[in-house]
Amino acid sequence: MSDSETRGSAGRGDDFIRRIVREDLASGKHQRVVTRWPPEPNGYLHIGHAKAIWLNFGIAAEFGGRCHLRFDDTNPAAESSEFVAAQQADLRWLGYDWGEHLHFASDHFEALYQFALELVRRGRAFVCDLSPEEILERRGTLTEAGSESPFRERSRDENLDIFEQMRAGAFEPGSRVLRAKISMASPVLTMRDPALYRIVAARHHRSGADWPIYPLYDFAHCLSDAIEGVTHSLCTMEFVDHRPLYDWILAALDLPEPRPRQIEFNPLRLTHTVLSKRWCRELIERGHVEGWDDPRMPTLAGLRRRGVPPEAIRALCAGVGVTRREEATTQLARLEFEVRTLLNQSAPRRLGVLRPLKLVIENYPEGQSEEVELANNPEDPAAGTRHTGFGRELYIERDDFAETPPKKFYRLSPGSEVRLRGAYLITCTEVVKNAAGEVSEVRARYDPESRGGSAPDGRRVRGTLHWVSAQHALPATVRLFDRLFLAEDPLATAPGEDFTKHLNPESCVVVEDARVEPALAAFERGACFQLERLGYFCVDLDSKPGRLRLNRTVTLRDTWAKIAARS
RNA sequence: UGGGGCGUCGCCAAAUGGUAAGGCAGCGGCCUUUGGAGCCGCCAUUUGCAGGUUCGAGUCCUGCCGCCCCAGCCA
Repeated sequence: MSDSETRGSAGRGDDFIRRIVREDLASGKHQRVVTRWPPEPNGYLHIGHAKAIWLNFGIAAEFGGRCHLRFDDTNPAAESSEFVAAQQADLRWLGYDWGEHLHFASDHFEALYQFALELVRRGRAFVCDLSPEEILERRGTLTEAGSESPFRERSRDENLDIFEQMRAGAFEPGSRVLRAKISMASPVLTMRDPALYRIVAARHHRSGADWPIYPLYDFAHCLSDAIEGVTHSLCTMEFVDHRPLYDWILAALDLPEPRPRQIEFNPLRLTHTVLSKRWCRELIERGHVEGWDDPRMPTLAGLRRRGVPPEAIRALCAGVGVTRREEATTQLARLEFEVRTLLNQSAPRRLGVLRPLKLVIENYPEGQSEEVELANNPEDPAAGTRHTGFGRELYIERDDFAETPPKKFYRLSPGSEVRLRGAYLITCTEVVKNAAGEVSEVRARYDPESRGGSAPDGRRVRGTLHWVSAQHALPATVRLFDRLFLAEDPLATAPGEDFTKHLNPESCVVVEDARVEPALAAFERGACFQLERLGYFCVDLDSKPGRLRLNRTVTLRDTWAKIAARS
C-alpha cells in the first residue's frame, strides 16, 4: 500500500486513536500494538465494515504490530461457516492479511467458561432463574432504576452448582441465565446486572454440540481481547455505553495490567445508501436488487462486481478520517471521486459505443479497412498502444450528433468537422432519416491527410468523438448503474411510507446493443477499463465469450452535461 | 425523561490559549487528440447560541439550544 493511500486523499495520516497508540508505545505502556477486527459471521461485509478493517489493520501495520481476525461467533443460531469463508475472501480482496492470527471467540469457550466460574466464586455473578420477560419487567426505564432479581443473593456454592448444571445441559433455553452482579440502579442500562451466559439449543458451526451455553458479547469480547493480548480494542460509537462493563469484567477478574483498552470511533456512513444488514436483506427479498453481490449494493461483494477497486475503498476510509462524530455522513460523490482517481491512473482505455448511430464515410473506399493506433492510457505511457480496425462504415454515439446543435455543441452536426479519436478528421455531409423521421444514418467525408487525428495544415477541431468500426466491433450488453436511492437518507420517510419510495427507477439501465472494440474480448471477468468519454466499466462475472456483458462502475466527469443542463 | 456521545463552510475534517489547514462538491478561467485528465483562481472576518475569564478563546468557565446512541438471554 502506498503512503498516500494509507494517509488518504485528504487526511494527515493522524487521528486521535493513532495519537493514543503512539503515546502508549512511547510511554512504554505497551511494547507493541495488537488490534483485532471482530466480525460476526452472520452476513456479508459492507463498505461500513471497511473503515473498521482499514483502521484496525492499518494501525497495526503502521506501528509494527499485528491485527487479529477474530470471528465473534458466540451466537450459533445466526452464524455459519459459509459466512466465515465469504468474509475472509472479502477481507483478502480488500487487501488485508492476518497472517497466523485467525481466531474465533469459540476457540476461547473453555477459557471463557473458567472465567465465568471465577466470577461466580468471587461473588460477582449469579444464576438468575427469571424468564426473559421477567427480566425485562425488572429492568426499569431510562429514568427509573430496575429491581433486583430474587435470585441475586444465592449462595456462592448454589450458583456454582447451578451454573455447572447449565454447562452440563440440564436446563431448557431461556430458563436460566448467568448475570453479573453490578447494580440495578445504574443510570447506564448496560450495567444493570447484565446477562453474561445464556442457554442456546443450536449447533455451533465450529464447536458443534459441545456447548449448551454461550457467552454474550459483553462477556466474550473483553475477555477474548485479554486472552489474545489485544492492546487497543477499536469499535464504533454505539459501544460507548458498553465500555464501563468491558472494564468492569476485566477488573472483577483481576486481570493483569496493562489491560486492553476499548476506544470508540465514528462509523462510516454514506448518503444515498443503506448499510444495515436488515435493510440490505429487505432489498433482496423484495426483489429490488438481485442479491448480495448486486453491483448497486454497498456490500464489498457488490462493490467488487461493480468494478470498484479495493484501493479506492481504502482511500475513502483514509480520506474521511476518524473522529467521534457519530452522525458524520460522507457524500457518495466522495466514493466516486476515489474511484475515478484510482481508475484514471490505472485503467486501460478502450472505445465503445453505447447507442450506436451509423456513420458512413462517403469518400472512404468500399471494401477497404485499416488499422489505427491508439494509446492504452494517456496517463501512463508505459501502458503502450494498440491497434484497432477502421473502415468506411462506423458507429458513433447517438448523443454525439445533433441535426440542430445547441450552443457550445462541439460534436457532429451538419457541416461541422470533428475528430474521430486516433483516426481521422471528418465533416458531416448528410443526414439520413427513416420513415418515422428519426436520424438513422449520418454521412461524412474524411480528410485522408489527417490520419492519426490531426491535419497537416494545423487546423484545429474542437470535438473528438469515440467510434467503433461496424465491421470489426463486438456486440455487448452494458449495464449502466447509478445510485440505488434518489434520497440522501433513504430511511427518512413520512409515516406510512417506506424506503422504496426513494428507490431510483434508473439505478440499472440495461443497454442490449452496445458495440465495443474487439480488444475487449481479451479482458477477463472482473477487469476494469475506461470506455473513452463514457466512464469506467468492468467485465461482469456472468460475461461469456461471444456474450460480452459489462458493468458501468462510474461515469467520467461530464462537463457537457452541466452545460447542457443549464440551458 | 436518566446516562452517554457530538456540534468548525453544502459534505468530510484540521487547528491541543497566539489570531480558522486540507479534501469532496460548487463556481470562474487556462490547457487539451477523452467536454476525460492536468493546471490556476474563488469559495468560514468566524467555529450551535448567550454570557464570562484572558493582552489574546474554535480551544478555558457558566447557562441555554440542537442532533445522535442506550431499556436483546443480538453483536
